[in-house]
Amino acid sequence: MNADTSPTRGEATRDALVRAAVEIFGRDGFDAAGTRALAEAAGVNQALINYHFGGKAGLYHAAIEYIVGRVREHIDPLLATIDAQLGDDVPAEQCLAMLLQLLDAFVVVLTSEESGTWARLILREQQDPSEGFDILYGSFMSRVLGILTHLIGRIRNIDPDSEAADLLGFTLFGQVLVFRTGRAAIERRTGWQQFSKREIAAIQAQIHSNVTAILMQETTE
Amino acid sequence: MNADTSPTRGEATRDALVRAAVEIFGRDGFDAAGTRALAEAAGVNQALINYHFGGKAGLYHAAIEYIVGRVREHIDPLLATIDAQLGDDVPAEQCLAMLLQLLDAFVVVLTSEESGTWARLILREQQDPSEGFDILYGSFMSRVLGILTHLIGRIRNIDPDSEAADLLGFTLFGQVLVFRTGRAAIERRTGWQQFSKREIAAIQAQIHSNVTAILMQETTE
DNA sequence: GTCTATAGTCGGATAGAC
DNA sequence: GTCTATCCGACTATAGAC
Repeated sequence: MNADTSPTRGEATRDALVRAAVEIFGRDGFDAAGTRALAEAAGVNQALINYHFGGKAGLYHAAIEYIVGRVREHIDPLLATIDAQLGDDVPAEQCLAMLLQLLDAFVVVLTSEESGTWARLILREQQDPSEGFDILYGSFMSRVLGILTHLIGRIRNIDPDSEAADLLGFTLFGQVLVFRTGRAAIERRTGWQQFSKREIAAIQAQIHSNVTAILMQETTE
Repeated sequence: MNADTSPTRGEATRDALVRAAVEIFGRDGFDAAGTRALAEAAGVNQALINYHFGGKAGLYHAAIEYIVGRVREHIDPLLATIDAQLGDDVPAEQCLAMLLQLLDAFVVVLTSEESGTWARLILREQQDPSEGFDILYGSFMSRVLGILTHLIGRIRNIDPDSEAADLLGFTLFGQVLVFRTGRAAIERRTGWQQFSKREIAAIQAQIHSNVTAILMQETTE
């Protein structure tokens, strides 16, 4: 209805609410987050949540889709590049390099301050899936897992749709994921105050070493 | 004050509340969990939360300590066995076997239905640590990480207190942890409805393969 | 130690002026 | 599209009978 390139007043309100919602819902969870806190964090009136999103649940839904957008912003270019290179017969070494590149990208994303905000929301959906999880899984999780197992299939010369490829994918990704899910314990153990370039590089080096060892070992059976 | 071996009526109430609290707090989080829901799930009167625990926060604290007890019940015997064997000069192969045994135990615990309940609570504390996290970390997390890095140090012949040992410990444990933290995505990808003996064995086999490959590779630098 | 009843606060949603 | 004011239900905690 509005063909202006400049955002209308209403759109600015919507945007402020969504950004605040990611923060507040991520920190407090859906039930514990209050509409008053959401509105205050966004700097808008409380009644506008209902006007723009039809209620608290509608705002939550919008927050999920915002997260999807941010995550895809980070990984879609990389996934597209990998997809493009997977058409031909690529040697295993190149597939491994792409896989490591993908995991490197996730190390950066998952250790970033920004991800701390929305990773909580995703983690909640993993433990107690709502309709929001359908969106998250369909939007990027399945795609990442698909690429991951595809690459693993090429490298290990196994069926990418097999259970073996899945389990390898989960365990490889788990090595990266733990730096977000277990962050508090990791900070205590290491004394790290934040994850700056040095720590990220050290993590990536460890992942490289592990993944190469796992995927390049001789097949025993 | 009460030297009876049989539980008094009050102790039964306390116990019912704590068990319900682990369930409800785990599912809903501290703020979203209501005292009415807690009392109803325990089958006791709402006012008894205040009488026995001084309030909702006191009950949460008791729930954390209950979880600590359950986790230690699972892992303490194993940790003690490993500790006992670590006194002498044990060969790397035996250390690897013990490490795999430890990870196997965590696969069982983290895929169990029971852990689904309290793992949520621990995950929340990891993302947003409260005083509860101090208890969790001090009670078993630091101990598990300590044993893990100790074993890794022996196997790879490196300092167990080094960053290298820590990073290895995190990534190895991450391979197990992902089956709890990413459970919803894993269920979708694999179609598994639950983790029964077959699935657990497959996961353990994959972990064995991965960990052996990681720790038994030749040192390159 | 357990109950009912209730005080006092805060939650989401809405009506209606502008 | 945004605001104030308000309804009504749910919350934690407590007082007091038993």
